[in-house]
Amino acid sequence: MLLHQNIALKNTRKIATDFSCASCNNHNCLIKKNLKNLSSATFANPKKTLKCKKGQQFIIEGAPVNGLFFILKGTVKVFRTGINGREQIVRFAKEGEIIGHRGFGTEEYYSIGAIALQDAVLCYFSKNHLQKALLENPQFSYDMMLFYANELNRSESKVKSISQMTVRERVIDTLLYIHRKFGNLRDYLNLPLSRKEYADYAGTTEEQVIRIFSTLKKEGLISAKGKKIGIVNLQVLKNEISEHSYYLDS
DNA sequence: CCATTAAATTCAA
DNA sequence: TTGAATTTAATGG
Repeated sequence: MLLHQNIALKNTRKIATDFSCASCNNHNCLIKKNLKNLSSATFANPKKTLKCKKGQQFIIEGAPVNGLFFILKGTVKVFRTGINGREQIVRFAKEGEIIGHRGFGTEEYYSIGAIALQDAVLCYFSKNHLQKALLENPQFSYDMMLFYANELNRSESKVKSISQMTVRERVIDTLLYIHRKFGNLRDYLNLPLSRKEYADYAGTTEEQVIRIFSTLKKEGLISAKGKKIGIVNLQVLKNEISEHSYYLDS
């Protein structure tokens, strides 16, 4: 297993030297999806790709915005730091998603930070360049708009969930969110997160998450082995928060 | 919230 | 591959 990962990593490092959009096979990416419509002149090669090691922060809160990131590979957490230094995780993002999009347009500085949860490869497009592409291509603009609409929707429902749900419900909600977004990898959620990260997303403390996890474990609803969390009884968990009727896909 | 212990990961030899 | 070092989880005050 570990060996397997190492080999896979080495291979990608060696092979994936060509990060051009043309050879990218990430069809979740809006750029890739619309590449055939984008004039090659515009999208010749203005993007930069950068590799980002696990735990590395590539967007710093308050830094000036010059462009947007697309995730080519890996997962990323996006957060905002509160007054007391508390981290509020806004969302988890995976391949094909856009990071830093709120800074697009009029904003001058990032209001969020982003760090890689695993080794990641990011594509960076300058603001000017994207603007040009958006103006030229309605389909691309439309897809971007859908993305913005979804994000807004999700963030609005998150406000509700944080203000109205109990801690236990928020933790369950977080688990379900991770589950539907990242799925399972052999009985465990396909995204290793620390309890603190669950807490930061659910708006609680690490201890609360740990305690709720262990009671859920006792109730036979989840299983936990270190960072690996497994959902045993999805239906019961869904039922517990179903009365809140926030069950959005994203 | 902090301190302690148990458990799990990482790292290097 | 192993074990020592470090990080993370879990529990109780």
